[in-house]
Amino acid sequence: MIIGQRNRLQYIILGLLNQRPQTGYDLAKAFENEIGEFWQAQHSQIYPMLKRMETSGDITHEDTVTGEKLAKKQYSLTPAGHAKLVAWVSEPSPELSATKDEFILKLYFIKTAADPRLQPMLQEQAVLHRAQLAHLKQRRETVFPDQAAIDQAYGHYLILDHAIGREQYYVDWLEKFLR
Amino acid sequence: MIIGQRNRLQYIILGLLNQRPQTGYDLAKAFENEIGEFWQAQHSQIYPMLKRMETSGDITHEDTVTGEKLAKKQYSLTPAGHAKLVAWVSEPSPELSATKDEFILKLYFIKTAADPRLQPMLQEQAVLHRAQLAHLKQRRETVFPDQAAIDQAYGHYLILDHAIGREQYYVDWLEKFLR
DNA sequence: GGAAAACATGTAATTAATTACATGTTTTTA
DNA sequence: TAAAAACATGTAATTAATTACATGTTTTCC
Repeated sequence: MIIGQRNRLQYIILGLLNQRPQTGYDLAKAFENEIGEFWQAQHSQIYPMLKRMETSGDITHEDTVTGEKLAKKQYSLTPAGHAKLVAWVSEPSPELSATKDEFILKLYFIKTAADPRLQPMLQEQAVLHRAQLAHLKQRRETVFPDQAAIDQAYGHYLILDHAIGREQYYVDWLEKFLR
Repeated sequence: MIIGQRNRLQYIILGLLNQRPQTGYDLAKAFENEIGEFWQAQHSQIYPMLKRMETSGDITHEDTVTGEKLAKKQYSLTPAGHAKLVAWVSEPSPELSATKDEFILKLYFIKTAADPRLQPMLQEQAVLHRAQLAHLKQRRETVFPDQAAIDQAYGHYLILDHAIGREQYYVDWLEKFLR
């Protein structure tokens, strides 16, 4: 089983499983929550990837049961998988992040500051991004209530801090052009 | 020919062609330059899309020749295409932007502030993002030397301003954690 | 106790996107 | 004037990603 060098999803999964053994369902949740700001993947992409990664020897799973009969697969790293993760983290990351933002593209097609559509569009986005900012700040409060929590999951703290700052910038930028 | 509602590439192409008739090559350049910060598409995605859009009646093309025999296709909007563009811009944009950032993900897997890989990683990214910031600022200087230029392409100015602010935030954030 | 939400795992079909293949012209620059 | 870079257009193959299909269990809440 050959998994392409460029396939970044596998490395992210390796990183998640390195934190603790998890199920495909748990991983899907992580893509919705803590890392969803910087990478996205659906469960339909995750389950097949877990199979490929197990075949290629980077992870293994243990079958467990919740309650009477709900089957779960707890995946964890093999030594080979751990080595692959360490190598990936140490590699340079020369590619700048890629953003797809439909709203910003729409703005590109607004020709003048007097266009009557402009202010409502900015207003609508401000509502969305203020809500997202509030949500992220709330998460920081609950996940990192004290310094000990930060020290225990420093990387998680870093990216949440980055996401909050980025969202704050987005809101500030929108408000700069709102009147 | 049915083109899915969700296919955003077509709308972006419509917006670009609404500014002026352009070739597929010109569009590919736009995705590398002015709008590349917020959407990406290769020429191999653009040419087939232009065909589909022409078949569906949203654009047409005119064959022109440069020099002796270099054939070009200048695409432009039909009334139907223009209507589609206007409808798209007026629609709400309820989805927050999606970012994929491999570097930030790597940070997530750094467990402590003392990890020896952390500072070099931040340093490397700072080099990249400072360069990108300088590049964007340079572009603003050349593309928008005066207020008249801004007024003529306000949307373009808006998104370049947004890109610069975002990059500035990224650099500031990296420097906050650099020592 | 019943309904709804959350947990849990998969596959199938389709669409989106990248990388590679393929070819030729025109302009710029050394 | 030769080479390199930029202009110009496509297709093929592959990979990535989304949406839809499909099923069943456990927990929570009313």
